Amino acid sequence: MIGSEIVLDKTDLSILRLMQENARMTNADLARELEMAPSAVLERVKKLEQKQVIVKYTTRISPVALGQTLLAFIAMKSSEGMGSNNTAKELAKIPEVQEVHHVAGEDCYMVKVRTADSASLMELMRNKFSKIQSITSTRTTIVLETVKEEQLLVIPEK
Amino acid sequence: MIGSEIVLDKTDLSILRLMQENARMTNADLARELEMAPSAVLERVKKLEQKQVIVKYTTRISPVALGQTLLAFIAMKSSEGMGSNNTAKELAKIPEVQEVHHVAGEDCYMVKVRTADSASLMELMRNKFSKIQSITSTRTTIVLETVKEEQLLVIPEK
DNA sequence: TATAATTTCGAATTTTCTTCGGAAGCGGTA
DNA sequence: TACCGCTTCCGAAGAAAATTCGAAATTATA
Repeated sequence: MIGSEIVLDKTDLSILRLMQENARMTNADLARELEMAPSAVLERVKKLEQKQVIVKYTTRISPVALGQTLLAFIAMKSSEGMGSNNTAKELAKIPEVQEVHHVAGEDCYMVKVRTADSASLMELMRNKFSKIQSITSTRTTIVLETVKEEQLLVIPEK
Repeated sequence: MIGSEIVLDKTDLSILRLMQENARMTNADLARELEMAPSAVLERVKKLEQKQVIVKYTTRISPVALGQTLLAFIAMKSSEGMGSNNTAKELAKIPEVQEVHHVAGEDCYMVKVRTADSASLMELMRNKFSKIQSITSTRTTIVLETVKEEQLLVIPEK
């Protein structure tokens, strides 16, 4: 067995759709919604977790409430060869770095960073980014206003 | 009262830290962790929801498992005046658009899009983006590999 | 310090979780 | 069709958790 495909049927997709919208929905409510026995639904959810279709249950917290008002995208160039992604791995270790993408085109990496304010971003760049030798240049774009920010997938009917 | 500040104490922050890591943690476990009565913890959680500190409980689903393998950032310019953000609102309505940020600098918006493949991105641009008249130009950057992608906030101890 | 407001607790009830044996459904095969 | 193996589903039952609420404790405020 090589590919071990993940097959998701209509019921699985419904579970994912509901859980994506509310991770704290009770298994009992899920069962009612799907018109199935709670035990059957539970088994499916466990399987989805096992198969890593469900990656994590998380709580979205208002950044403003925690005083994290600065969001920035940083386009980075790196001197490392194409085979390695050590630069990315180093960046990924930094908690304020929310996203690291290897992108096509001129810039090597697209990095998304969230901090309290511009001062803390500055600090982050001085103390952390500068330690990563392979970074040769950065171009920072500050976000003035976020209109939408979600990670919801479009889940097909079946 | 104008500002109606949101005050979060040490206990609130602990709750948020735990819930951010696992939204399906039971209230009982939460209470054990914090060494408090379940009823007291429950009341705090409800208050955090009310105050919109907790925005949503969500399930992170593997995009690959659902065949959503294409991720792209699109930098857009818009002809609308600075006061309005109708373009952004229109973009936000599109489910495949995960993020819309108004950014400083040359480009007006930074948009993050997730679709099945490049063909569906093309389709999206032809059918949806082109309908938004105010968009004057787009520059699309395709993600080759995502090393990190989370929305976890750095929550202070106290 | 007195008083008001908020937070916490504990107990009791309802609801949910979890487990497991067995039934039902679904291909594949002779 | 009859049989088999596999998966999924169900229902029941005990354990655990959620929820509610009155009272105590704590904290803030006058």
